[in-house]
Amino acid sequence: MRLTMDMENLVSLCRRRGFIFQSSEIYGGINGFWDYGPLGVELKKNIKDAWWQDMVRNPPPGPDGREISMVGVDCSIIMNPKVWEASGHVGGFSDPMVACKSEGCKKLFRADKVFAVDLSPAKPGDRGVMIGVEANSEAEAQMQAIDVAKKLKKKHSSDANSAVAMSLSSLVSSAAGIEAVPCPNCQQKSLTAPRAFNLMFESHAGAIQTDENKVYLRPETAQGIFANFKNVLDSTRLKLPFGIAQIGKAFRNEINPRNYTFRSREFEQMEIEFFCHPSESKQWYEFWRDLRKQWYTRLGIKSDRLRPREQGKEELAHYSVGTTDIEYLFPFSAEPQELEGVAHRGDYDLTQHAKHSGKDMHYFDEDGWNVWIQANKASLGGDKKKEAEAKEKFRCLPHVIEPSAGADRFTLAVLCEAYAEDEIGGEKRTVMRFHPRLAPIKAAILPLVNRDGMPEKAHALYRELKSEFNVFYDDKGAVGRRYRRQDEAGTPFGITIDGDTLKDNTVTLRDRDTTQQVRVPMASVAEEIRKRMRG
RNA sequence: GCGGGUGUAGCUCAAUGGUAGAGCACCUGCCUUCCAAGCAGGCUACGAGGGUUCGAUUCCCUUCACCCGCUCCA
Repeated sequence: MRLTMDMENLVSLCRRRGFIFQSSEIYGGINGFWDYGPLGVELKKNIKDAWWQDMVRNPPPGPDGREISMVGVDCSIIMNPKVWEASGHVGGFSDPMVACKSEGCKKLFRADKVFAVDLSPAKPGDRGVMIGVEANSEAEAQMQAIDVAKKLKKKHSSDANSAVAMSLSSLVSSAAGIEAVPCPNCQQKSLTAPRAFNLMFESHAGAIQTDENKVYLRPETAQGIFANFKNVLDSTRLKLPFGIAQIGKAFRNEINPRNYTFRSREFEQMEIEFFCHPSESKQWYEFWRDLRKQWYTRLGIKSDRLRPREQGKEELAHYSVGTTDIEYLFPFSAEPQELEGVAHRGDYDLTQHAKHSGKDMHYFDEDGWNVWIQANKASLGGDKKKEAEAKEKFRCLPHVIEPSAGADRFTLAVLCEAYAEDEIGGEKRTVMRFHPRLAPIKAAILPLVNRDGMPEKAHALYRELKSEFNVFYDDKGAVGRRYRRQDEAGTPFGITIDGDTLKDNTVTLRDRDTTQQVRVPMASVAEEIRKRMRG
């Protein structure tokens, strides 16, 4: 209950102060889409900039102490539809679903996980029974069917081995049809035919809609990176290992929007595909997993609400060797929710694109080859065949480590983490305790009163600072009120020009979290803000 | 996608089958020398569409959005 209240207060503040609005609100809104207002766009931009700076332009040294090679791309949202065949988004894992039509059930199942198990009578006089179950395999379905039958207290075969499990797809194509399959939940024979889920948003490239020009809005930014793997390699002189990063919008049609901006149909990803030699993939996986967790902590997620969680084997996508979800315990949920997944994807993606495009995606280790051939040239004796064989050893299909972060999800986590209520001199206060680096406004410039030359001094300082920082000038009303307004916007510093400023050119610098003030010379305000933003 | 709940001003909440009201916030002025002070004035609302009715914010239907649960999902 308490948690929900916190969330409501936060949502209210985000709207009131211009962090987040519902999309198309004047028309009643639209489910699953959100707009960032003036403060929100600054916050999110600071987050994306911090990510780009810390991951692409200035990543820390790698596990071996050497510099990491990182570059970026910015790919189109609409790509050749074959990309999505290769990735598996078309046809592959857009699993058909079946729903139960009976009143009071209405459950939804993945069609490939529904089985009908025929339990034949154990002895004459018993009735055979058909049981619907949800299971991962036919064997598992048989075992489950026995249990279900027992619970239903129906006469059934006691011999599990006599049970025959049939997949839903085999029944649908048979004469019996879907009508023969009992619902795994209520056992009524009232399932709908399997329906494909609309995983991706569809559109058409060109003025006329035909099946030939159907295109999709990308459901992830990753595939643009894989599709450009050869281009990047050929245009940059990069050598393995290296990473390609991208920030961009992605769209998913099948999800059910929920929990404010957390689950939206349009969202922004910050993704890295890090390519490395298969033999080094494990250490790079661990490196990125740890680095990414530290990044969140460094940007102010200091509470124990941040939790990395290694995915269990049964959760893993079929191609993934290992995946760690970095999760945050949002106020709206009892369970931590995923901010980022760091996945070891093996060579799955490059293999898929090599297969579907017909292009070779192998990497050739020229450095290693040059060293080897120098040392072994003599022993080869000019044998071209042997040389070609040796060369093969320096070719590999790189493995991929994918740290994939949600920009909107992290923005929401930052908002949740920052939200605080406290008391200043007996007065209640709402304050957003953003890390100074992420705060939408870095400092407020405030003349204490509007006379005696204070506005002029304040405005001059404002002009100076705004060339470097997003600062806000406010001369309206009592200074205490202005401080509180900035507290709600999460502005870390308040700079006030008072009577003393006129005499000695010093100003007061107020800390948002403690409300403590120190006097600093006007000339060193910029450096002071710079220093505190790093801290 | 299914079931339940909610919808009045920027926010919190009233009232009403017959001109919708308050507090806070916001804006303008005056006054103000450090944490939402005071005075005067001002702006702003019945989610949308349809029906019943002389008249609907109120009753009915549809729809949209949000919240909770299931399902799905990054």
